[in-house]
Amino acid sequence: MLRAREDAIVESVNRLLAGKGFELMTVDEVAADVGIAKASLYKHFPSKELLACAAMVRVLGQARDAARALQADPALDALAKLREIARWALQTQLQGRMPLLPAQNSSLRAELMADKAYMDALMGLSEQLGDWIEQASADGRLNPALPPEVVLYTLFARACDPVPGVLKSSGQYSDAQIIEWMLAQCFNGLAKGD
Amino acid sequence: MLRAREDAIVESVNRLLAGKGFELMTVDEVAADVGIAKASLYKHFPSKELLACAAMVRVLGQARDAARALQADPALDALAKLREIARWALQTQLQGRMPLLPAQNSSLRAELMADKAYMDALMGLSEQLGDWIEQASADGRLNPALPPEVVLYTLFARACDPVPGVLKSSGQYSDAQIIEWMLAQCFNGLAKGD
DNA sequence: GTCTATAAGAGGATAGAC
DNA sequence: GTCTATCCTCTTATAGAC
Repeated sequence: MLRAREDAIVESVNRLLAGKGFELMTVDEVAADVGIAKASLYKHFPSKELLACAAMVRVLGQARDAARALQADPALDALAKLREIARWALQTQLQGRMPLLPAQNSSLRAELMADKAYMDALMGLSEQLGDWIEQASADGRLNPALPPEVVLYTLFARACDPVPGVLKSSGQYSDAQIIEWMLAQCFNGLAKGD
Repeated sequence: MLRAREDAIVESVNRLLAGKGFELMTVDEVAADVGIAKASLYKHFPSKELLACAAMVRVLGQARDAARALQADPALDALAKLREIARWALQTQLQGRMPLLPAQNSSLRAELMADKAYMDALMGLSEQLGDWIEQASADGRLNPALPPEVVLYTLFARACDPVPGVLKSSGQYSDAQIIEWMLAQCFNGLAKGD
């Protein structure tokens, strides 16, 4: 009932955010997409920012679930787990299910930072990735020129990389092919490693 | 006179676009920043979209100039030239001089595509980079898993990578340090090449 | 070409009935 | 909680005097 409706709202927000980003998404659109009046929407979520926040919390939770599944897999070493989480992000983005937030909107950033659910989800995921980065580093599998922070942010940034979308829009390549290229670039670089 | 004023306008647009992106930049702000009335601004540029377009043409011209200077340098092979143009993009972004366009705004994209000056600048730069990519590939210096198109788009995407900005905002690192990390990740990858 | 003033409309948010 | 109707601000763009 209430939970189901709010899930439907966040699902719509998620898709619209993935398609056009925060500024270009309007609350009217969300209401129309869900099939309820705008005023009803505001009974569930008191502002556009908190609507976006709910979508972010949702996707971070999904990422966390994906990470937990990988963590339980003994066949993968730490570097492979990092690669698989990057694959998950790219896949989610290519399927139009990755909400895009502007890196720049300060009012939105402030509200996100103030939201406990968001910060908890972000921190939880960061810690899991941080553990894997530490482990992969100890295994000698990471580029020694890069500090852990750079590795972490680079992985997060795969969620909003514009390159997969540009390649997909050409219509020439399958999602699987695009993802392999992106992973090859991200982990092995543009240059030939000899 | 007219030329100087329009240069000042585009310079302002460029900085504001770099700071907040197309949607969050308002024409009122631009007018205030230049120090003229909004109506005067519209005498020079008939729409907000064409204002952004002028900023893009300007930065593409600067990139082209940077590329020409590199082309004339016999000390650099093709891969080194690609690396230097990526460095230029990262540097420009970190200095707040890289206008950010939303990948998603279709009305803006349509106007850009329809603008001859924009398309010429984009094509000219792409051709120069394409030549270097071909050459670097012939030299056996590029990752053989990646088609030229992926290499080209990856280089263009350095201009809007969010990672440098996040690293800079921490206040812990110099621009030069950040750029070296970004180039190491982009060209050599996150993983250790053995 | 520059200004002041204003039109025209989009979009976030709310009032109040049911 | 859902609706219809409305408010109000912000923003793009233009009218018209100088």
